[in-house]
Amino acid sequence: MNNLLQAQLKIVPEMPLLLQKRYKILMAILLAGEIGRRSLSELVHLTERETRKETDLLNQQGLITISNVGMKITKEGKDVLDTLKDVIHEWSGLIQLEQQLQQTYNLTRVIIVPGDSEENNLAKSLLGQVAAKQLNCLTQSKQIVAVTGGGTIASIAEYLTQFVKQKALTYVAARGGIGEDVQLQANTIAASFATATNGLSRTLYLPDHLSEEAYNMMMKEPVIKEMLELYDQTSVVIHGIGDAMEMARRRNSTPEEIQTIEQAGAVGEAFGYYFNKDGKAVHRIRTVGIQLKQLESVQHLLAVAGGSSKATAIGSYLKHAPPQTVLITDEGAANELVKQNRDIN
Amino acid sequence: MNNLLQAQLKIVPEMPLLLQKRYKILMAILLAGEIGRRSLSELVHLTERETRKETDLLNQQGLITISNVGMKITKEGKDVLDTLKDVIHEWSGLIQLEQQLQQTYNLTRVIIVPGDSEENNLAKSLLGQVAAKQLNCLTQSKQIVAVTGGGTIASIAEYLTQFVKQKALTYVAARGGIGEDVQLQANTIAASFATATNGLSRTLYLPDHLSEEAYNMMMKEPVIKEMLELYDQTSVVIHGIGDAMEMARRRNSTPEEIQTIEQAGAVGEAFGYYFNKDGKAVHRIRTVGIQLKQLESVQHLLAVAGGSSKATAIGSYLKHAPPQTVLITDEGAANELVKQNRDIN
DNA sequence: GTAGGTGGGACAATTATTGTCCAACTAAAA
DNA sequence: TTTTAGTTGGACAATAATTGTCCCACCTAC
Repeated sequence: MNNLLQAQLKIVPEMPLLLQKRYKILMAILLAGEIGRRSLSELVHLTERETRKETDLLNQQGLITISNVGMKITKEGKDVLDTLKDVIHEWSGLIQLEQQLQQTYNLTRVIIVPGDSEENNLAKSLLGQVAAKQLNCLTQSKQIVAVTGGGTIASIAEYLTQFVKQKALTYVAARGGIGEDVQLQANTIAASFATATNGLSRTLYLPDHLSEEAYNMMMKEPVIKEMLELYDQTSVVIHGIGDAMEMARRRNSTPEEIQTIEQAGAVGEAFGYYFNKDGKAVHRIRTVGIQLKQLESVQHLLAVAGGSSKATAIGSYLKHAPPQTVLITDEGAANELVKQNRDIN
Repeated sequence: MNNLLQAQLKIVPEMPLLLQKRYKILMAILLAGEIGRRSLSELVHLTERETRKETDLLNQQGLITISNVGMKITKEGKDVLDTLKDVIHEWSGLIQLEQQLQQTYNLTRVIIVPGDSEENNLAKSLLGQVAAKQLNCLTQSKQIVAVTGGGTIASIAEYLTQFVKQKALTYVAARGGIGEDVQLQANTIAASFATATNGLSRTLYLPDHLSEEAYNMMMKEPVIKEMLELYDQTSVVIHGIGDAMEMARRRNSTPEEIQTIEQAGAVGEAFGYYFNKDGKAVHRIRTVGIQLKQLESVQHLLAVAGGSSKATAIGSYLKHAPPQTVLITDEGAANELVKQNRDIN
């Protein structure tokens, strides 16, 4: 049957273009719920005219309805989207990209969503959806899931209710508070995941930038020790990957620390560790959290990060990422990753 | 998987058009072997410019090669054609048409090839190919196959070698000579079928338009009787369906006979029988041949006829055709048939 | 040779597409 | 109630693509 698709591709080579364009539009309408022509065209990066042409067609095909308050997807449109998902994936060459990355970095699996989450809200939503689905696949009931902070991870929450079956999971923050926006902190996210799935959460608030002395003291506290033991029982870790400099800034690091990080050649960040371009951890935030060594014995690692500008950071972390890692990223980052690898060789 | 095709159709509704156009061109190139742009465009009923656009694309896709002596299909092109065959069939709505006709006339099966064999040599070729394939499916070794005359049936011969496995079949003429062009006589065709498949043939030459007396006399002849017994042992009958008036003219019937036929309201002809629009046999040629009653006990009947102008004739025969009939026709005739049926109701 | 075919180049005429308005309307906010 | 911010669908000139139709150089079989 795969043959059939290839034959179609051969004889109607313009089809993937059309298909992807309309798929994107339809998906945007689905995600937006109800949206007008102009907002839509901005969302999918098409001119108003072209959007109009395509939506007229989709309307005529009964995949969307157009009223004077905007456009909505129909039941049939949803069905079509769902059926087409895999074909889109295959035709856009994403599957090949996935395999390539999976081999390059020796990962368990790579999932790439179409688009670039930097320019396109669509890709961002997809990233969240896919991550939620994947989390559902990887967990069994009553397991412990560790989550880190960051916008990408935070955005997963809204899809959890839909995609994660009730399993009485416990979400623990993979790190204590790290002086960012509350909404993006691991603690907040763990709590929101728990709310979304009717699960439990364990959070861990600790001030950032403790003196070494104070840090060592805290480590001996029973509450903290108990938390650290939870990390050993963690089945799944779901984490983002950040750009080193951006993270440092976002964390209000001192100028000295920023300089240290910069001089160490750090480009990527994950779990509070900073990695240089060879994937070596060159610095870490002094706060309570899961340790790199602990990661190695965790059953599943879900790395979620997208956007072409994050490619360097993602690449740096993946260099030495545990092989049980599943990477969920977007087309933009994936393309950039292979480009960078090609330039090196 | 059928779902997937339907979803594609919904979201890229212009695809069947493109697909069918290119399929037709590719098929034409395959059948023609080596052909130039202008001859091709005439063959597929497209303007020279459009043909050119499409062949350029097919060339670019590696499905055909273009040289200064003409265009040829490539191995890949053949593969694509083969893979696409079923989709074309499905998307052009032919399958639905087939089912409709099969139910209307209570037949075993209906196979419709795309196009109209009246305007298009392609459809004619396909008709022959499909008939040959079907003959192969329906026969077992050493069986007896009765064949009638006519251009459509004659054209099957050239595909027999390719599609019919050697089975030591015996081909018998379903009727004695009926005063047409030798090339279109049942005898000649039976012989050519035998040659093409390394089989045997039994022919039966008798003058047309015998007096009743002479006819009855002949019927008692041992040679003739033996032949008639062969009809009882026949496993498959492959026959055409003709327009009544046209057949009468082609057979050089006397003006009186033509008038008789016309007054009887005959519209269709098969096996030397003339049928009126209700499917009743209203006249028959007085020549030796298989009897209508004998048809009923034959295992398989293969009716092959196409062209929109033949629809009335085909319909008239099918009205009372034995239920074990398999009809092979073309889009033109099939569409016309359902149109006529609709008009009646 | 030459007659009848081939593909590819060229180009004006026509047709479709595109970008960009605006008017009429609606629903919710003020 | 009026305002505001959104919606669609109509309109239309500018632009781009498509189309029909030649011609030319070339090849091949007779």
